Amino acid sequence: MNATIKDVAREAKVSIATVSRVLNNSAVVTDETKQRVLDAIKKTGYKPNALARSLKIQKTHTIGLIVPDISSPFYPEVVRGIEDIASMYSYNIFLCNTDQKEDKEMNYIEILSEKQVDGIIYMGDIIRESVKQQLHDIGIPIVLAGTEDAESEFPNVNIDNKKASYDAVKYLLSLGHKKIGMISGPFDDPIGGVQRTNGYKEALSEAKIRFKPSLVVEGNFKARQAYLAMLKLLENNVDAVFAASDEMAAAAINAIFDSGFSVPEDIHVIGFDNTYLSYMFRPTITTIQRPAYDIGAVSMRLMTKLLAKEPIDDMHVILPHQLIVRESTGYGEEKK
Amino acid sequence: MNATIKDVAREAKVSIATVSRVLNNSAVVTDETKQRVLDAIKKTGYKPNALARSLKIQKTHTIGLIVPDISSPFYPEVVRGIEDIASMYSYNIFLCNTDQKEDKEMNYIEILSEKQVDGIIYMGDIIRESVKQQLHDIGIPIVLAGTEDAESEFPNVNIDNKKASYDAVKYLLSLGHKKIGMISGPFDDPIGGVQRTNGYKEALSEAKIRFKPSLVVEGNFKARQAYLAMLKLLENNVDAVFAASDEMAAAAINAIFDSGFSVPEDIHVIGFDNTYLSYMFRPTITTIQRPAYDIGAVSMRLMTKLLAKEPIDDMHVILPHQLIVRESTGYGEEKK
DNA sequence: TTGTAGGCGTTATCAA
DNA sequence: TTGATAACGCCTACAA
Repeated sequence: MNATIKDVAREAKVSIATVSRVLNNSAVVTDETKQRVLDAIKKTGYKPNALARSLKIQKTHTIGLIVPDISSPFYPEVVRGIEDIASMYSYNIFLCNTDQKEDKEMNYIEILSEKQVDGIIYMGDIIRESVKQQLHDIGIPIVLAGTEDAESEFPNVNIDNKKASYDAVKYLLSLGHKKIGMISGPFDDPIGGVQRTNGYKEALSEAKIRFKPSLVVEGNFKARQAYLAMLKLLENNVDAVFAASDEMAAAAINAIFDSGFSVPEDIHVIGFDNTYLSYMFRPTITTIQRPAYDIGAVSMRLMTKLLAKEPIDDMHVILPHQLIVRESTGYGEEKK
Repeated sequence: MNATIKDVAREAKVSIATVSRVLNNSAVVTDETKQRVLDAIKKTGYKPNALARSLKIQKTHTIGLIVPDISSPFYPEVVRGIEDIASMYSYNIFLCNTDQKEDKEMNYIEILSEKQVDGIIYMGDIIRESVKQQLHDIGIPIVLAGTEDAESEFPNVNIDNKKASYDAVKYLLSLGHKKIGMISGPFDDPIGGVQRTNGYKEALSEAKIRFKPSLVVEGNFKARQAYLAMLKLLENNVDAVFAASDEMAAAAINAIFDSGFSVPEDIHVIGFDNTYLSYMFRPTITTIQRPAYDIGAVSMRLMTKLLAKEPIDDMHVILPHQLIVRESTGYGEEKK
C-alpha cells in the first residue's frame, strides 16, 4: 500500500496539516519541523495522491484532446505541439480518438467532463451543432485547434483558409492560367467548402476573370468523387485546377492522365494540406501547408491562458500558411 | 456548480446510498424508487464525479502512455491501436511525450503514478535501468510495446528482431549475394545492436558463409555515422548491405553513389522500419515493416488482461513482421 | 429495500 | 507556528 499523508505525519510526529503545508509551501513552517517532515517523506516513500488533491481543489491539471485520427497525417504534429506546451505548464493530456463520429465525440466529451478535465482542445474538420452544444454545456474552457465554428463562439487557432485558397489560385494565375477549375469540399462545409471557394472567387475577381459556377465542382475531400469532378472540369477545358485536399488533387491528376492529358505539361494542379501523399505521388503535388505543430502549440498556450484567467488579446488566432511548389505546377521536384 | 449525488438524493427524496445503487446497479432497488432516481438525475443534470469515485474504489480506468515522439513515424499507428482497444474497454489514455530522455521519462512516470493510473504502456527503443527500476517500483501493471527489456521482466509485445534481420539477409542471399555487409545499431543496444546482428550471423551461417567481423560496422541509427560505415564496407567490396534502420540505409545509398557505384545495379541495400523515408527516397528502399497498429492493439489488450487479473497465456507476444521489397534490391517500384 | 455513517487522501479554516 | 476538523463527492458495510 502506498504511504499517505497520515503515515508521513505519524512518522514526523506532526499533524497532517503541517505535512500538507510543507508539501505546498502554503504557510510558514519552522525549518526544523520542515526537515522532519521532509525526512519522513523520504523514509515512507510518500507520493501525493493527485486524485484526492484534485477532488479537493477542483482542478486536475489535465486537459482532454478530441482528435479525429491520431494515425492520419497532420494530427500527430498538432498533438506534439500541444503536448510540448502542456508539459511546459505541467498539464497532462487525455487523448481521445473519434474518427470524427458524432457518438464517439459526444461520449468522449461526457467522459472527459466526468473525469473533471480542466479544458478540452477539439480538432476536426467540422464541428456539429450537437457537439458544440455539449462542449458549451460542460462549462469549461474549449479551444478549437485547426478548425473553427461558424459563429466563432469558441476560441480557436487556425490558418486563414480563404486566404490560403486565394494564394493557391493566385499562383496559378501568375503562371498564366486563365481557365482555372476548382474541386471544393462539400458546399455546406463552412471551411473546406465555403471559405476555400471564396478565396478562389476572390483571386479570380481580382484578376478580372469572371467567375463561372461550372468551373467549381463539389467534392468530399475523397478520391472517387474528385475523379469524377475532374472529368467534368475537363469537359470545360480548364488549364489548371485547385483541389481542396491533396487526395482530391491526386485523384484529379489520375483523371487527367486517364483522359490522355498530362500534368504538368497540359494542366497544372494544386492540392491542400501537404500530406505525405503530396510528396509521394508522382508527379509530386504543389500544395498548401498548414503549420501543424504551431497550431497545436498555440492552441495549448491559449488554453493555459484561459485556465489562468489571464487577459487574452485574441481569441481567434490566425497562423500563416505556406504554398509549397512541386512538380504538379511544373516547378520540378525539390531536393532534400 | 455541478449537481452531486446529494442533490439527486434530495430531489428524489431518497438517501445518497440509494442513488449510488442505481448508478452502479449494485443492489436491488425497487423499480419505482429507481425511476424516481433516474428522473432526478435527468432533472438535475447530474454527472458522476469520476475523481471521487476513483478515490474511493482505487481505480481510475486510465492508463499512461510513454512514447518517444508521437509525431515521428511508427508511433502514431501504435497509439491508434492502443486507443482503439482502450476505448473498447472504457479506458482513457494519458499521452506522454518524452523524446526518450531519461529525465522526462522519470518525471512522467512519477506523475502518472501520482495521478493513479491503473497501468503504463512504455514505448521506446531501449529501456534504461533507472526507468526500469522506477516502473517496477510504482507497482502497477506495465507493458512494453514495440520493445523489450533485457531480462524480460515486463510483459511485452514486439516483433522478433533477430528473425526480421535474418529474413532480410536471407533475402539478399537468395538474390545471389555472397559478400553481405551490415550496418548495425549500437553494439550495446540489445535489440538494434545484438539481436539484429545475430539474425545476420544466423542467416550467413545457415548459408555456410563464414562470418567476418569486418563486414559488420556499428552505427547509431543515424545518417552520418552510417555514411562513414558504408565507406568502410565499400573498402571490403560488399555486394549488398543490410542496415538496421531506414535512415542508415538511405545514408548508405548516398555513400555508395558518392563513391561512384549505383543502387541497385552494383549494390543492393535493405533498411528497417518502413518509415516514410523508405518509400520517399530514390531509389525506394526495401525494408522490414513492423505491424505498428497491431503492436499497440495487442499491448493494450494484454494490459486489460493484466488489470482484470485474467490468466495470461503469454506475457511476451511476438507479432509477424514483413519484408517489403522495393527498388534498392532491384525489384522495381511498387504500384499503388 | 432503504438509510446512516465512516472513509478514500487531500486542502483549508479556525483555534490554540 | 501548529493541530483539529470539516469538506471535496463517492462507495459500502452495517443497521434498520
